[in-house]
Amino acid sequence: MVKVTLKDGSVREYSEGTTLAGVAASISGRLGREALVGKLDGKLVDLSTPLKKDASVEFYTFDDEEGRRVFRHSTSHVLAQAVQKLFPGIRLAIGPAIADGYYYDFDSPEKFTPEMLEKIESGMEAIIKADLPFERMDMERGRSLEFFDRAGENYKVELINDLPEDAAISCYRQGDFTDLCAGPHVPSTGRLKSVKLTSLAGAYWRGSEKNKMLQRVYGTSFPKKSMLEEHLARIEEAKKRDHRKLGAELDLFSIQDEGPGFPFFHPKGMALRNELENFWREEHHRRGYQEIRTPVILNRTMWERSGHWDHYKENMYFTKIDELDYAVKPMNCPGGMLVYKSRLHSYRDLPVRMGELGLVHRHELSGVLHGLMRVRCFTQDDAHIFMLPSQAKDEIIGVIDLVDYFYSVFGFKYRVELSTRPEKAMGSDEVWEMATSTLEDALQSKGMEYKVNEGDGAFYGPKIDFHLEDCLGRTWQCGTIQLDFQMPEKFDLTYVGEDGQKHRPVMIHRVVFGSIERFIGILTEHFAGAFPVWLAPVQARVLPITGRHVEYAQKVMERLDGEDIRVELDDRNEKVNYKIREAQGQKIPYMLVLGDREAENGTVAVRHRTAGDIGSMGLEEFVARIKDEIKTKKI
RNA sequence: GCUGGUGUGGCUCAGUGGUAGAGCAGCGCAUUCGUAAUGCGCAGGCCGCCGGUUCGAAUCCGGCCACCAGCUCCA
Repeated sequence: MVKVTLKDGSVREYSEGTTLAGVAASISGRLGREALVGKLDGKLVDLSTPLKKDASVEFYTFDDEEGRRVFRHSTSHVLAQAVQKLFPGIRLAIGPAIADGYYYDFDSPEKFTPEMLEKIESGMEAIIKADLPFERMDMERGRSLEFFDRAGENYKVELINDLPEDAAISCYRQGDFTDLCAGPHVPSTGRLKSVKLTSLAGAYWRGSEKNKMLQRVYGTSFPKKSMLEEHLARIEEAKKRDHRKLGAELDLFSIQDEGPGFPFFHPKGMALRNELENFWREEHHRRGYQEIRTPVILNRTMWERSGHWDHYKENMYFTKIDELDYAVKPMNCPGGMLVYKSRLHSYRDLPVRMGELGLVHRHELSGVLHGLMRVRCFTQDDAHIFMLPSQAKDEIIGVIDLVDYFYSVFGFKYRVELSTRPEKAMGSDEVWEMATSTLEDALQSKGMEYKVNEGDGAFYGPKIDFHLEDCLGRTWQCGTIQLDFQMPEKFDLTYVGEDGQKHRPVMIHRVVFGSIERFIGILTEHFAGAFPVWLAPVQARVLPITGRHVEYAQKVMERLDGEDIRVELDDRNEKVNYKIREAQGQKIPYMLVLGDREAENGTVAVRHRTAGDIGSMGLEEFVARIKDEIKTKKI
């Protein structure tokens, strides 16, 4: 007999050789049916694994992240099996589970089409119906190489060759299909129930554009059909929040064929944008920042000096003025350097915090453009902090606090990443080491959780990035803090120290919104276009019931306008229902319905876009209410 | 940039070789109405662009452009 310790701490005895599936079934009938995979002494394993000694055991179902991943990964094997059956000779690359599903990459001379996906899906359903068990086979390295080589699976051979010498190699077989795989898997294909192939895309082998492009099939799967349907409905719902769609519907901005990646801001988009910038200026002023503005075009010499000419050329736009080379700025920092350099600085002045809402242009590949999220010109809410090396940590913490405060005002959750030295970088390893550990130190003293992205830093320094989510859960980098020892060197920046000698300051580059454009995209999707009152392009719309109420409506509008409330009057010859419907569609926070009663008493009947009719109140009472919401930036 | 898909009035979409359609929006007229669509009428389209095939092209072929999804890359 062996002793098994379960998740709740209880201990049960089983005869040696009992499988985990048996253990699950003995705990409860439901767990026996729903368990997908087990954890034996901390390691995820198949349910078919037998008990050999005393152990701790846990089980995972589709309700757990681990269970879902195994479930989707197993589905990807079924996808590969269906594809190989339909198109013999296609070679397999990799097929992992991803956030909401899985994919499999194939190398095939034949191009997949959407019609083929349907056939593949039917093939998968047949395999699921056959309820084939997933069988694990541990293989000796040489044998596995021989096996996949004989099958012509050159990608699998490459994968095996790249595994460390002592790595255990395993394959999984279901029916007549065998794939290289570490596992674990669900017990049999019948568990997979409801599958759907969602899209088709190209993907480079091992993610490098130097390699061959393979065909990637994306899909998802669920243990119940109703769950799949819910999932698809959720995606449809999320698409309604897409900032590109809402941007057009709410008339915030447009991107036209005449300028791919160069957005046009319309009056309503500008109202929102100006609020963000006002907020930004107020907060930065409060925190000791000064504001500057630097030119969009500067000459070649300067870009050579900054390192951009060498390290950033592919992303820059160029022009000639009087036969000389100039570049359009892709970053604001060099301009900031020149401003710092324009006069002497004493150590007493440091830190100097210099902000700039700077318009930068970057050449992005056509395929990556995405509404306001990824554009070719955008405004960074930039700032450069010049300081003594000893001030670095506190300044970084100050920026972390600033970012956290800003995002909390909008109700955003964010993720933090730390990016380290890239391949193409300026400066010595020691300096990079020091900069990176300073950033890490600051993060740790704030007790922040973060992920490390090796090699993702800027060419002049490591960075802390803040990521926000869009409507489909894709994340976008917004805020960033970069510590830079290179630029001050390149530009020979100095300050006069206590000793009367010149010393080298260090600097921070940082943005909070990141790009105002991207931030507006994220905001739009986050609020589904129903912006908080302080940001709403139109804060109230006045709706006279009939023509005879227009005069009073005008008076109400003027009163609100006098308080700098963004207000519109809908004096069209339409029924109130129609006007309300339209104002709701525009997601205007407050609608003021005005008829005989209101005109007579000097009141307004207030309708809120989510709460609905909230009754009549005096005009002044309404003014006080909306002004308070604006002032407190109520979400 | 790469792979696949899409491109028809302001918007959403029909239209598979033979005279370009609908709904919504817009405009006009009537209606003067109390919390999510009043009725009638009128306008509006080099069918993304260029070229080819054909007696004839929105429709078939080629090239280009833009957009969508993904890859690579980044705020």
